[in-house]
Amino acid sequence: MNPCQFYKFLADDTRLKCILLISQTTEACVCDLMTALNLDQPKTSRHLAQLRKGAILQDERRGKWVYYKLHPDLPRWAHDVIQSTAHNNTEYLQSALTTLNCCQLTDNC
Amino acid sequence: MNPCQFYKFLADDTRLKCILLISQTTEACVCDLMTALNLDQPKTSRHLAQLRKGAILQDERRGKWVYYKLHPDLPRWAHDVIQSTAHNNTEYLQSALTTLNCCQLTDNC
DNA sequence: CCATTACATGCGATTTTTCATATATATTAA
DNA sequence: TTAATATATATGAAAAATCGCATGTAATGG
Repeated sequence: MNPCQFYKFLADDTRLKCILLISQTTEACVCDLMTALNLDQPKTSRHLAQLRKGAILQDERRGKWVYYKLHPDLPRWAHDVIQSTAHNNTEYLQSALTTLNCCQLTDNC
Repeated sequence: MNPCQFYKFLADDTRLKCILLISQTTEACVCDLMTALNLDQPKTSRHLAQLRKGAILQDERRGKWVYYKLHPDLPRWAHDVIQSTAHNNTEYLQSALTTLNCCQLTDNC
């Protein structure tokens, strides 16, 4: 994984927030991410597809839903960068994370 | 410093290599970076200007030369990300770093 | 003052990225 | 099979980033 390539994936608000949200909740389905980030469906899906094709995220369909999690083959340094970014930028993530947690508890997407 | 903004600065080969090279050598002047990365002067200068305006780097003129170093106000997490990226991607940086070290020793830019 | 070296910037052209809209696919339930 | 829900993608337009080239500025040395 070329570090420049990696940072290109992080260099967009939608993608970065998806990555950080997923890193803080293990996994998330598309509809929960849409809700948490207040985005339309195609935009959410398109950015997730980029991250899937770049092997940043891995998808798994379960019934009607598709769940995304961090890709298991992500290099350790990249994983650490993501965790460190999430932990040191709580105000950037706060409201979306709160909404996502709420979504995931009530299971009504 | 918004993390998305920060990663936009890292999401370009020229800028990322400049940042990583500087992080591994404390400081570097424009002509040494040009040589190390085999780039033309305006391209090098323009990317360094972006990093200066974004407060990733700080410049200091000494005589005819302008030296760039990591900005002292860079948040700790951002600094750590840079260091970790440099240490875990040696093959990405190797040849440029070797050339830069050579430049800085012989002082002939 | 003039020439040279080191660096910065303006600007139009090109490339890359992102977006909105429409449409297609997959799964489930009736 | 039909309808509804969840997700993906195609496509052309719009926006943003990058580049090459020309030119401008700052410091030094003669």
